[in-house]
This record gives sequence, C-alpha cells and structure tokens, in this order.
Amino acid sequence: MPVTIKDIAKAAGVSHTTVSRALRGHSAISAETTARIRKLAQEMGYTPSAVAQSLLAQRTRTIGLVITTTADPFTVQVVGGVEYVAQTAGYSVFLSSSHNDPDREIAVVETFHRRRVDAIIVTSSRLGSLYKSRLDKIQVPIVLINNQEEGEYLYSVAVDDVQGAQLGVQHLIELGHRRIGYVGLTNRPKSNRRRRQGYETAMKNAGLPLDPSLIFSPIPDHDIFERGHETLEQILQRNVTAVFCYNDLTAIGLSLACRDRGIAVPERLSIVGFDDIDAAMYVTPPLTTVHQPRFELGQLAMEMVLDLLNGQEVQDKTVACHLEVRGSTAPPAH
Amino acid sequence: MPVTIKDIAKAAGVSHTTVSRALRGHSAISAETTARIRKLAQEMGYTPSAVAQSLLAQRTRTIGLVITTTADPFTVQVVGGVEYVAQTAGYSVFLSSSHNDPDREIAVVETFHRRRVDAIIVTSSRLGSLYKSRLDKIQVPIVLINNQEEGEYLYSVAVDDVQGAQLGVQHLIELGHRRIGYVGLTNRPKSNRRRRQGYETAMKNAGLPLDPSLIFSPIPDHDIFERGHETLEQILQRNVTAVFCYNDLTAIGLSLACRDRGIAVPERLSIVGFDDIDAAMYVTPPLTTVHQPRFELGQLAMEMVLDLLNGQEVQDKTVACHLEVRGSTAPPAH
DNA sequence: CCCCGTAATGCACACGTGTGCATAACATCA
DNA sequence: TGATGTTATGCACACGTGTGCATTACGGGG
Repeated sequence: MPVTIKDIAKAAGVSHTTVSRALRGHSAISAETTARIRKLAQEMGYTPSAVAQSLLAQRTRTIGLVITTTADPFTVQVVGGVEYVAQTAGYSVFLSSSHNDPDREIAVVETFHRRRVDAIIVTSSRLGSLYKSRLDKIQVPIVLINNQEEGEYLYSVAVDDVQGAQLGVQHLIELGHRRIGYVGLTNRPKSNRRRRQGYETAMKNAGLPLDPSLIFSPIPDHDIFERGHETLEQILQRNVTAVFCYNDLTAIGLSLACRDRGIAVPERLSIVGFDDIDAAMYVTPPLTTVHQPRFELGQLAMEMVLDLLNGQEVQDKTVACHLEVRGSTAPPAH
Repeated sequence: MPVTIKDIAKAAGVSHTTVSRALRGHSAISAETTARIRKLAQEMGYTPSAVAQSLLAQRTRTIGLVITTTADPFTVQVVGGVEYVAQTAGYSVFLSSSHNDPDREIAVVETFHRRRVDAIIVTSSRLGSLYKSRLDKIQVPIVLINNQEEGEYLYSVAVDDVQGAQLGVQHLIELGHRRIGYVGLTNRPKSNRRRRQGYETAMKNAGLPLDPSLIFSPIPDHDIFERGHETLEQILQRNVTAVFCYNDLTAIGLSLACRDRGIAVPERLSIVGFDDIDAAMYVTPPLTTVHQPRFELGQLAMEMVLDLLNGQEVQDKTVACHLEVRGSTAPPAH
C-alpha cells in the first residue's frame, strides 16, 4: 500500500533503477532527472522501506534490548542511555522484558534473532554463561550489562561493585563507626558477592575485624517493608551503629522500619544504600548512597555495540561509582 | 550468513519450496519428508528471517512506542503495559524517546514508518492534532496515550483527569477543608485544564466558593525544590489549609519546602498529589495521591492497536483513577 | 491399455531495494 | 569515417520466504 520506487518510476516514466539512483544521489544520473524524481518522491509521500533495505543489506540497523522489568528502577535509565546513543547513530531499539525468568530471557533473545537484530544488549542477565555456547548458532554479538551470572561470556559492561561498596563503607568508617553491618540480597548472587567483598576490603584496610554475624541476608520474597523489619530485629541484637545495604530499596525498607520502631536515623543507626534511585532523594532522611551511573552504563554498552559492528576489538569495561552523601549517615552517638 | 531454507533444501536434496512447506506443516508434504526436514532445520540451527517474512506479508508484527523520556516516572509503567500485551500477542516493540521536542517526535514517527511498523503508540504527545493530517500520507494507525494537545486526532486512551482530580478534592472536603488551593503546571496544558476542572467541579458540588487567587502556577523551568518554595510562599499568604497538586513531583516539592520552613504536614497543610509515582510511597509523610493506572493505560493502548489491526471499530477510551489515602492529609486544625 | 484422481514436489513469481553489467546515444579525436 | 570515450539509463539478478500453478509419478477402475 505505501508508495514504492516502482510507483515513482511509473509516474516519472523511467525505470525503478533510475529512481533508486536519483534518490541516493548517484553521480551517473543527470541533475535534472535527479531533481525531477526527488520532487516527485516528495509529492507522493515516499518513505523507503527499511524492511526491503535490511533484507538486501543483510543488516537491519536494529538492536534488541532485554531488561528484567520496567518495575525495576535500575533498568529505566539504562534504557535511556542505550536509546540515546542508538538514536544518534541511526539505530532503532527493540525493547522486551524477561521478568527475571531465564526461559523468557531465552525466548526474547530468540525473537530478536528472528528479527535479525544486529546486536543484543541484556541487563542483569541470569544466563550470561550460556551465551558463549549459543553464540555459535546465532551470529549476533551480545553485550551484557551488570551480568548476574558467573562463567564465560563474551562482552560485558558493569559497574564496579567492589569499588562502590568500598566507597560507602569507607564513608562510615571515616565518620567513626566501627561495628558496621552488611545487609545483602541472595537473588543477585554475583553483584552481592562483589559488594560484600568491597565491604570486607574497606573493613580490612581500616584494620577493623570481620565479624560474620554482622552479615545479614533478608528473605528476597518478602517486600521491602517486611524485610526491613526482619532485618532491623537482627541488627538491634548485634549492636551495630551503621549498616551498608546491597541496594537502595533494601536501605529504604530498613529506614522505614526504623521510623516505625522509633529508632532514630542517622543518630542511632547510619544507613548507606547503593544505586541512587529516584526515591533515595525524597525519603526522610534523604538516603546517603552509592550512585550508580545507569545512563552511562547504557551509553557504554551501546557504544561497545557500535564498535563491535565496526569490526573493532573491544574489551570488557567497568565503570566507577561515586558517593552521594545525604542525611542518613552521621557520626555514631556515644 | 545465517542458515536459510535454501541451505536446508540443498542439504536435504529438495527444493526450497518443499522446505518452506515442511516447516509450516503443509499437508501436501509427506510425513517422512516433513520429519526429515524439520530435524535437519533443528540441527542446522535454522531461524526464519522475520525480515523476509515481513517484506512478503506486507506486515511486520511490530509497533513503535514513542515516549517523552525515560526520566519521566510516569512513562515507565506505561511501557511495561504496552510491552506485556505486545509480547503476548507476538508483536515486538520499538522504543524511542522524543525528549518532549515536537521535531524529534516527528522524526521518531518518521523512523517508525520507515521501519514499516504496523502501528504507533505515543505517550504525552505534543502534536496529537497534527497526526490527523499526516495520517493520509502514512497509512499507520496512531494511538495516543494522555495526549497533551487539543484538536483532531484519531485514536486515544487517556486517564480521566477530571474524575481523578474530583476524587482528590472531595477527599479534602470530606476531611473538613474549605479553603483549598490548586497548584497547576503550565507545560501540560490539556491535562492541567482538566484537573483544574475536576477541582472546580468538586468545589462547586460541595457549595464552596471558587476563588481565583487560590489557583497557583509555579514556573515549570525551575526544579521541584525551587518551585516548592516559591509556591509555598504564595500559599501561606492565602491562608489555605489544603492544596491539590497537578502531580506528585509538584506535591513532593511542596512537601519538602514545608519541611524546610517548619510547616507541619498534614497538621498545618494537607497535600494531595496526582500520579502515584514510586516515590510517593517513600516520602515523609507518605503522600496521599490519585493513583493513575499507568500499566493499564499501556495495556489498553496496545489492545486498541490489536483491535485496529484486526479491522475492528474502536472508540476512544478513558480510564478511571482511584485515591490512595496516605499520610499527607488530615482534618484542618482549628 | 487408457483415463482420471490423488499425492508429492518443483518452477516461477512476488514483496521493495540496490548494484554489476550491458546498452544506447552522443561527443571527441585521429 | 571509424575508433574510443563519456554520459545516461535499463536489464537482470540478489536478498529470504511463501504460494498459485504445473509437473511427475503412481494406483485404481473401466
């Protein structure tokens, strides 16, 4: 139904070849013919079919972006970064969510492959290690952002969890805290292990003892309010003055639980989060947290994709975090 | 480079026609041939090319989704709703952002048309009225979600701003407030007018006077903290006991300004927002707000698209809001 | 033995675009 | 005038898939 170059050719009394060349500015076509055809195309409302071009060029200028879910506040800005770079480079982005389900993650990748995307970007992948083997079958470069799985994979961009966590814990130590807890999360095994490692490194560097009883692991199924209360219960028994949390949602849940129980933050308990989601700024007290450059992560991933498609060598990248000091941390009361 | 049906045909010693039929389960192909070819396709890692199929079928099973920006907390869940329904129906979604720039909105729609998407969904469009005329050129149905522009357009899904605002103001009236302010926003003209209309209707229904000096319009360029302080200044001069705000960000800005100035919320000033963004739950006090069913809006829009593509008649839809009563509202102090 | 019906498969084209090569018209030069 | 070069255009094919129609083989019935 849309106008094709054949329609224009018929209207202009030339072959479709000439139309194609005129529109692309081929030098062999006379200036007047080119002008006439372009004007005609304009009038008839011609838009070239990217589908046909893709088929011929064996390249779609399209990438697939797999996210966990739009409900995850982390994801959103990453999408923004990817889309921004993609749009600038003339690429279009397919978006689809895996809902944290490995089967759906495979299905989504499969769909993208059917669509013949030039590359795939996956956030928080649960099966990063699988791609290496699958990649022989599908000839599509896959870049992983904050891959959650150990093992072999090809390309990845990730935030420096260790450095970020270290930053947060150092801040607490500098404030004078000595008994500092770590509140983890079990359903993000890789980054949890790294952030905990950053916590431990900071403690060791400061000459503080590592007490395993100060590592807390709330049940991931419960919502953040329940988890906050459960964790707070344990924390109070351990007599810590500050905690570093795996992420902001965990930290906020804990902070709200403190409010319920009448525990003053930061006077009685200092809390540091990780991620710097929007809500971190709005809660009371505003949350001190490790800022994760989400937009930049997305940008870097897409830039890596462009490099790959240009045939350049690429290396895995990690990007540093910085600390946002707000109101949830203070020196310990004595 | 990927495996095609011709490759399979060569390997099986048949024509590509037979392969195509075998894979699609055509009855004319013998059972054993079908089995043999399917097994071969499996082994060779064949994935049909959606590009080639699209070209032939003149249909891509693809839709384009235009959002303002991923930084807008409203947008995200809408994307989730659209994507959920699309994925279930076997459609893929192109995502692109307009950054609230009409020129880019046009460019994005143009790109989608080049990609031959079957339909386009636009959130918070700035040029809804333009589509009607452009639609003659591009033969693609466009569904607008919460269109921000007056004028003619074809299909739309929108939240019932009037009903939602009425709900929020009624709540304040029922609590006993009589001098109630409205804090608007000028860069969303259509929905702002409607929400204000809901405010006025609720006031009239309760027999309360409409005082134009209780309508506040902060400068949209400033960030929410500045706007909060500026608005609060005016509010305090007017002696109101409660305000209904155009959206949650405005309400939160105001609430934070109150905290700075030592104005107790809700004891001295009750605040109602609109949208129910994530942060509304986390702020202190938690914000009473009109919940906007964002995910559902996305779902409805995509379902409307599916109806359109099935050749069914569709009608514009509005969807009702409900009130989330939290901690930022209370009876007026006397 | 011939005709016809049925089963299984292939040929050729279509979808919209781009490109190598051939073709045609015309100018230039020896 | 004939050979060569230049300019402008068209033919035919390719990309991967699906389908109408033709073709082939075979079996059964008269």
